[in-house]
Amino acid sequence: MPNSPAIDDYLKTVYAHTEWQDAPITPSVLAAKLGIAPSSVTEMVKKLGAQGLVAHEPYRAVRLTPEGERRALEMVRRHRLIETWLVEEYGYAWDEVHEEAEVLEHTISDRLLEKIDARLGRPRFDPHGDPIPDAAGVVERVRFVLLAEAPAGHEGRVLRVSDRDPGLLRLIEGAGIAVGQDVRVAPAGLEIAGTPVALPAGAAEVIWLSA
Amino acid sequence: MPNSPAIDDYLKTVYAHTEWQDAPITPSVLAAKLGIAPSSVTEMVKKLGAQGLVAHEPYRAVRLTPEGERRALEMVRRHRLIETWLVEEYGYAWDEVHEEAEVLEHTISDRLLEKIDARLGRPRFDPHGDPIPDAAGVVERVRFVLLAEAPAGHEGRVLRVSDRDPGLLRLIEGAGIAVGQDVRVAPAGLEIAGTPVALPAGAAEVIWLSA
DNA sequence: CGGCTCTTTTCGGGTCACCTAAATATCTGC
DNA sequence: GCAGATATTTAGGTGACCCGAAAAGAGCCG
Repeated sequence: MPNSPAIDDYLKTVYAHTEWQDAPITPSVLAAKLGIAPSSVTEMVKKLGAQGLVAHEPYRAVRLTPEGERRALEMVRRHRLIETWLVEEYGYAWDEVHEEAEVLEHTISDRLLEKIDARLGRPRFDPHGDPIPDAAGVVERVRFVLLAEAPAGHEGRVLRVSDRDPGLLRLIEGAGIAVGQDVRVAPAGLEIAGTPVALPAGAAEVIWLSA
Repeated sequence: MPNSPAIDDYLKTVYAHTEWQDAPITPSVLAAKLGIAPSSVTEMVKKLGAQGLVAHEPYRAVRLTPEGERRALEMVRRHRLIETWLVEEYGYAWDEVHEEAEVLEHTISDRLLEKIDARLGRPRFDPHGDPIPDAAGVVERVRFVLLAEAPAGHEGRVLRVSDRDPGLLRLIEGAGIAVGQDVRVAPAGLEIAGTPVALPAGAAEVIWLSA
C-alpha cells in the first residue's frame, strides 16, 4: 500500500490534533482542517481503515493505529524540518513557512531530507517551538499549558505558537512575543520582564507555555 | 487555465526535444520519453491544443506555441536551477540529480526558486552543461555538434552531456570526461590532451561538443 | 422517551490523467 | 500505386480524490 500526498495529509492532521490536547479528532473537524467536504472524509477514512492506518467505527472519532502514527510522525518530521530549514537558510519569517512546507514535505526525497537535517545540526524544535521527531519517530515531550487555560500569575517559557494562522502569527510577533521567552501570565495578557504586553484577539488560544 | 505537473512535463519534454536537434517531436517519441501510452499523448495533446499551448494537426508532429514555449522555458529553468543547487549545496553528483529535480521542479515556489537562484549567483549553465534560461525566459545559445556526428579530428569543448541516463553518465564520468574539457575527436573515441580515451557504448549519442 | 438538531454516512456524479484494444491514417518498399 | 508495416487516433474503461443532496444515526432537552 503506497502512500499518497492525500493520505499523508490525513494522517498528519489526525496526529496534529491530539498533539497539544487529548480528544481524538472527529470527521467534521478533520474535514474542516483539510478544507474538504465531510463526505470525502468518510470515504477516505474508510480507505485508511482498510489499510490499517486508522481505527474508526461509524459515527465515532478517528484514531491512528501504531502504523498510522508512525507514518504521521514521518510527515510531521518532514514538515517541521523543512520549516526550520526555510527559516535558517532561506530567510523566511516564521509566519511564512507553513504553506511552502505543506507542499515540499510530500516531494523532498529521504536523501535530501537527511542532508537538510544534517546541515541544520539535527534540530529538535522548529521555529514555532514544535518538537521535531527524529528519524526513528521519537518525539521530545514537554509539559505545557495553553495560555488561555493558564492561571494568572503562572510563570513559564513560551514553548510554542501554533502555525495555523499566519496573520495571527504576525500580530503576535508584532506584540513582541517570541518562542523561548520567559513570561508571566497577567490577568488580561502577559508580562515580559515585568512589562505588560497586550495580546491580539485569539492569541491565548494558540500560545503554549511551559507548565 | 491553471497548469498541472502533467501539463508542465509535456511542455518541457516537447521543448527539450528540439533544443539540441531540429525536428519537432512526434506523439510516439513524446509517449516514450514520458513513459506513457501513445493514446494518452493524443488525448493530452488535444487538451494542450485547446489551451493554446501547442500546435498540432492529427497525425503530425507537435510544436509549442509561443505561450507553450514560455511555460516550457519556465520549467526548464526550474529543472536546471534545482539540479545545479543540489550539486553545489547538497553534494549530489551530476548523475544523481535528475530524478529529484524532476519532482521538485513542480513544487518549489517562485519565491524559493528566486532565493536559490540568487544564492547560486544566477548560474547560466547547469552541471551537465545545459544553459539555464533566465527569469524572463532568455536562453544562451551556443553552436554545437553531437559527438556522433563530429568528423574525426574536430577539436572542441565538451559542452553538454545529456542527463537522461544516469548509468551512462557514470560511465562517461568514469572514462574521465567532464563538461568544459577540451577534446579532439579521434577515429574511434576521443583524445584528451593527446591521450586517447575509450568511450562507453552509446556515449557518442549523448555528448555534445562546441562547433 | 420523543422530537429536534447536528453529525456522519450513503449515493450518484465529476474531473484528471492514465490504460488497452480496435479502427484508421500515413509511410515505405517493391 | 498498393500492400504491409507503423504511427496515431478513437472508444470505452479504471483508480484517486473530490463534490452536493439526501438518508440515517447520535445526542440532547423537556
